[in-house]
Amino acid sequence: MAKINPGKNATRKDLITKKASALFRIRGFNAASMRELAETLGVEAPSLYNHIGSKSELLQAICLKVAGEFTAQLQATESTGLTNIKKIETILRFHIRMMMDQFDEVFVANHEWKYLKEPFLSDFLNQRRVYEKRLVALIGEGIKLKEFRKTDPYVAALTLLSAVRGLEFWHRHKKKVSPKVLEEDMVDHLLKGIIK
Amino acid sequence: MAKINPGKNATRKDLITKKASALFRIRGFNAASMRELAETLGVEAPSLYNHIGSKSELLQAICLKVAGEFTAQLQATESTGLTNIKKIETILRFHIRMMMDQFDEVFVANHEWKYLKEPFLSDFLNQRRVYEKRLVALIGEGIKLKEFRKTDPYVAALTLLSAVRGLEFWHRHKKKVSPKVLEEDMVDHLLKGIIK
DNA sequence: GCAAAAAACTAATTATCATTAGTTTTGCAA
DNA sequence: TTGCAAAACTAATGATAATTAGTTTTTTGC
Repeated sequence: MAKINPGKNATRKDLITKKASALFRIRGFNAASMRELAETLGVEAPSLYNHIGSKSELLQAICLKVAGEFTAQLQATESTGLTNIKKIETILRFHIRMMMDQFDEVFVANHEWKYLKEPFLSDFLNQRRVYEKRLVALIGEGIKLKEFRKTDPYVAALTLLSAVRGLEFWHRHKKKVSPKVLEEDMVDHLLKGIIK
Repeated sequence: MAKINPGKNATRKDLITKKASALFRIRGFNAASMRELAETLGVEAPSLYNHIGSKSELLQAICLKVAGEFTAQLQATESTGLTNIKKIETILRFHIRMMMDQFDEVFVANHEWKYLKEPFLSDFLNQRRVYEKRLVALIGEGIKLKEFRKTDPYVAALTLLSAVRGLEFWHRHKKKVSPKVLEEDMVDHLLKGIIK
């Protein structure tokens, strides 16, 4: 059988991880077999182990990469001098874009993280916890500065995060709504609900 | 070993299904073993088969019961003479209450439905599709009657559904926000963002 | 073209699980 | 108390899956 052909800049490991993202999303981590993953790459299952350490390692790579990107973007946004409204909008748009551009990876990070093994599970959950905390703080500050309506900042943060997460549904409705309309309408809907 | 003790009105099968809901939520359907389920009931795994047909059957019972309740409630709400705003509010509150009162079951229906076997998978997906369609129609009508701001009704429906679904997060934050505050703030947040 | 390294293959191992078969125990009704 | 049906138990089966070992093929750098 021919060797796995990596794209120009991607290693074989990168290619396997990419295919694993799609497979884990569709089948779920546990139900996805290494055999099926190998099949999408045109090789036999044991051949994968020349490139990766284990099935778990694939999940770790996917989840922690996604978590890292969200954390880094929040960090970057916080250190701008924007108003809190603009900061929230920036973050919202980033979430929406990530959902569009790295759908499989984000989906897997959202749904399959529970199958991570320690210490990666704790690492992931910790990053998520801190992320939420900082988002709540941002909203809390906006409320204090009277940029936002006065509501519970936890509920507001939860509502925002949930709504963008629900872009998963959008994947099924691709035909009906264009990415551009989606982004504008959703940002509009969510912000007008919170801005004073 | 002593027999499983069902509550006053519950059959043994009901009790098993209840425990399965919690286990499937925590472990995921595939990772949850019949052995572990049996353990939570204080019996050996094969004993369960005196009461149920299979592991799959448990998932079917959970998912289709939840789907049925949501469909029935939507039906009931549609046939009231309420304004579209009030209808949407009623539906939102029902989602929030279901999340609180039947958390495990709703969570499993939301996350593990993909492991349903045919024909139950098609049945479930069909119910969900129809539910979304009718919700979109309700919002569309509200827009036409100028009760709601003019946005894409698909995006609005998607945003609402996603936000209430995100009440899963709330389970982790129970200590910080009371159910009453949560319900009022979330309804307020979502409606004020959509009402003209 | 040739050697070395990369990456594929086949076959075997080990583990886990859902489920079935066959048997024993339990508890209620008479 | 006794008998029957419900519900438990133990032991076995069959399937699937991740991973390892050992070997062969393919690619690549010279």
